[in-house]
Amino acid sequence: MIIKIGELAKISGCSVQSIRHYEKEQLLSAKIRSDGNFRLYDQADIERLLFIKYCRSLDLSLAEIRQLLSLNDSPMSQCDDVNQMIEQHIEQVERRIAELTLLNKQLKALRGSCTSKRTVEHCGILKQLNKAVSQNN
Amino acid sequence: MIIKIGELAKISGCSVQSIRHYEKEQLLSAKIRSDGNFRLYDQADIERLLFIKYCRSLDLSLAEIRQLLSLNDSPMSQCDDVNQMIEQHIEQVERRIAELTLLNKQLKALRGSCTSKRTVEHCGILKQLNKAVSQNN
DNA sequence: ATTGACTCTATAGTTACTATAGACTTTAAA
DNA sequence: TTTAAAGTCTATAGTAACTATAGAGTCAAT
Repeated sequence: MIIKIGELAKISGCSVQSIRHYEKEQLLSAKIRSDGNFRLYDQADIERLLFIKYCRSLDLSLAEIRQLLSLNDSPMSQCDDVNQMIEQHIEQVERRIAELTLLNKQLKALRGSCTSKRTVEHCGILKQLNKAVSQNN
Repeated sequence: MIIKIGELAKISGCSVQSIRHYEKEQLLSAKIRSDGNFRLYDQADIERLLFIKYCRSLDLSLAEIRQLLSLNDSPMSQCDDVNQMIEQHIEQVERRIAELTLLNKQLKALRGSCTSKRTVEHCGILKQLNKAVSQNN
């Protein structure tokens, strides 16, 4: 079964532009083109794109996915590389979670500090922000 | 006390380019320039920049900060606007935390699935990824 | 007067796309 | 068979919040 880019977009749930973008980034290429220069894809391409999409849903960068795909393409390479990448990615995600959790606390502390219907002159949030600034200074 | 941009960068911990960027984005402007066209800042500018920096550390966007600053500058406006913005921001942060937490779980499940020293041919991580893809399909 | 440090503007690069313009191709109906 | 709509092509610009660079001008000290 051979399909064009619009069909592939529908099947995969990716946008047409994304697919062209992945091609530019060397993650996925239409090996053949139609007479009119339209990209043509087969089943293997569909699977490759779904793989890419799944990895993106894990927040892996295109560079990381490119690496995974090339490991996948050359079966003699070592697992260690894959492991190490995933490990680093986990650390990065955990750092980000910690940051956001702290952030959330601070924002919630702010939220309580301003009662409605007052003018900003006495706005608790702005007061708190300004206070935080002068303390950090 | 009047200082130039390099000094302001040192005091605030922002880069020189960031400060110029904030000016382009209308968050902070050097009201005066030297004869040689150098930006000159005073104490109020330092405080304004520290305010910006603190808000950035809360992950507020430059657009949101611009809004806060303009509320701060016009004391007759309503607190409600500030409250609403912070509220939305909290929601956004919480959504992101939830996403990342799920992500983290999935990554950790992956991590265990590949033992070292094997070739990628039998790499558990890649196997799992490919499996996930075919299931979602 | 000259050197080195600093500053200026303007531009390109980062990431993973989205959106647009203008031209060409394909498919379906009239 | 013509024509119109829908799809596709490339290339370019925009998004966010910067960072990095080039090339030119300014300032302070020697």
